[in-house]
Amino acid sequence: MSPSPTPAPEEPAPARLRAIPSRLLAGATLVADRLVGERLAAEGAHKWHFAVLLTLAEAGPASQAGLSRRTGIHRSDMVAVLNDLGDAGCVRRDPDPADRRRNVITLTATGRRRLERLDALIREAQDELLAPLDPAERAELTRLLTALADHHGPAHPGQDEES
Amino acid sequence: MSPSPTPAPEEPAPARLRAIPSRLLAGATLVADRLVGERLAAEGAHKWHFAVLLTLAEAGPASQAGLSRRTGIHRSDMVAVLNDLGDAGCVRRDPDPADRRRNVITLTATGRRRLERLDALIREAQDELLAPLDPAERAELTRLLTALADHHGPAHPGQDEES
DNA sequence: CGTCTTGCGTTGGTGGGACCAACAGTCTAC
DNA sequence: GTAGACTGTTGGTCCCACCAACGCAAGACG
Repeated sequence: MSPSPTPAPEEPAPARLRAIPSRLLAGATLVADRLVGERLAAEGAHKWHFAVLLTLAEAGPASQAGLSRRTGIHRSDMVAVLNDLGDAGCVRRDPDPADRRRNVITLTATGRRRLERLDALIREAQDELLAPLDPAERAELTRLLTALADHHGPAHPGQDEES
Repeated sequence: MSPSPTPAPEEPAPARLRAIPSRLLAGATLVADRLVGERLAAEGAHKWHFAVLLTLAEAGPASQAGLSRRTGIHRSDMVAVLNDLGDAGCVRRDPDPADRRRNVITLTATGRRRLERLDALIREAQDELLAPLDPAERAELTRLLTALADHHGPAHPGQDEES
């Protein structure tokens, strides 16, 4: 038997374990979140800040609850995010004259610039994440994941859903 | 304009947000972990229990550190898992006569039966997770995710790595 | 032999993320 | 006008991955 040149004992995960989709997903998500998180943290930002800024840019001004539904960020967590963005001047938070319960969140010019910066970082992170995949494979992966997302509705749990 | 039969205002996430791979991954992982977690919890089990049992079945007896490396479960978390499995009689934990630092973990007949049961649940969960995908798509998704896993080594962070 | 480094199992703790419960204020529909 | 639903906010829970440090044992090397 050819003596393996690698002196490494190498304790790999069993094949059957490595082939489980939910495990693969978890692993990939861990890497992805790290990649994204590190880059955004270097800029003093968070996943959520980016999501909110992008949503405002794409869908226009909205209430906090509206933003919460569109981004998937929980109502209660949204507060801190908007505090940060407000303090940084990326966003204005005005009481809605038409409905005094709500705040109207509006993207400022500063916010738009910040979004551009963060967007570059996000794209950079995606690129590193998907490095081993060619463009066609990246598109296919995105397609398959989108199919999963569409099938299992935006939120299965008891999250505030209509009747 | 055809009055949409759905009276819903429907506040969807912006397209650009929905197309970000790291976000899609996170969403899918959330669903997957829920699906798996619920099923295993109904049996009083955990993700980790399954991973350890399967690893023992595939790779034979091992030390706790060995199991930790193969499963990706942290050394410190492994303790509780093995306590559970030991208490349930799924596993024996004997001091290694050849190296008194280690424990040799061995799968029992009970453990093997439990593994079969949990394996069925896991497969069930994967099936529900991948419901919207046909067999070819499932294989492709697994392949792409495996490519990601292989590229970004088993563990990027400062986890116990050789020099 | 002694020292020094490395690995092992174990304990307790940290930080982040998703989520829930409850509340006061406000709107909407009956 | 009263009941029910929605909004923003606070404070807390639970789970997960991870770290720090310890006591002990083994291997390497003078």
